[in-house]
Amino acid sequence: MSDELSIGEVARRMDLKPSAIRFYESERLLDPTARRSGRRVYEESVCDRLAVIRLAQRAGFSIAEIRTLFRGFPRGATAATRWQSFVAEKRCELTKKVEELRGMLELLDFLQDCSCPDLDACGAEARKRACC
Amino acid sequence: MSDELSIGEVARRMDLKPSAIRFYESERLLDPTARRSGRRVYEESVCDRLAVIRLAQRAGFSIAEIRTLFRGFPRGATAATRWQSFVAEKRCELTKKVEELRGMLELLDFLQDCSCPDLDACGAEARKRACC
DNA sequence: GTAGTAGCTCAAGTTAACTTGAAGTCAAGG
DNA sequence: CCTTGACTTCAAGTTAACTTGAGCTACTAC
Repeated sequence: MSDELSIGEVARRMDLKPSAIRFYESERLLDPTARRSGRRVYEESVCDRLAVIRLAQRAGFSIAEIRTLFRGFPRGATAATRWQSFVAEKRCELTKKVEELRGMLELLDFLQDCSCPDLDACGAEARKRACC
Repeated sequence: MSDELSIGEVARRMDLKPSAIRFYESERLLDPTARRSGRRVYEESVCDRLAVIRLAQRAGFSIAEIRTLFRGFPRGATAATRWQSFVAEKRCELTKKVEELRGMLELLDFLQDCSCPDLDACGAEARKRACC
């Protein structure tokens, strides 16, 4: 009943390849991993971390940004402030992105309702919807 | 008052580089362009097309998918059906993506409210929010 | 006529986020 | 003892979406 997981087991659980996990470690998204006779051994908690990484990626964060998310900014007088403004900025980006997706969804709804074979067949009307 | 635009002018208006426009043409997202003494001349309408391309890209469509969007599937008995199911599938993907973005937004809201220096400082609570 | 600016093509380079391959290690099972 | 399978490192390859560079053309201005 040891709660130690091999890299393969973690990969299986999270539906990742081991190489991706090693890559995240090399990018310092994961803390340096404990080893047993050379092999990485993980605690279950690494799965939570990997889940956050996945979520952040799907939300459009780059590896570098996720590193910031986890490791924060260098400590210093204004560290908290910079952290806050990073989050605020990302929040803003995400909000904008959600709106863009809504726009595209509307366009797709339109396309699905009319039964044109393609976008050009719909002509100016679809474009108008897409552009505003 | 000619409504003919050079590639540079289109690029300037749409905030793109000329190379991107040539690339889209080579990928058949734009119809083969009229030439005058070797140079591409565009009508204003190309800007609409480029706007749709940008929107679709931001919504996560690949170049290949956008080509499908514009050019449709090969004509044939089931063309309309395949088109419909392509749009339906993409619609579904987009809806899912919007939900993911919402999840990340919630996480960021949480992070912004608590004033931790980083995600790990927030610990299990933030992760819990991120993972469900 | 010549300098400058913008365009042309085609091949090669760029970046992110991984993946793949080669060459080697380690513990367990037969 | 020897094979098997999962692991290790490190370098190089992959894909998408462009960009950049080289070498050339064509109009405009002086």
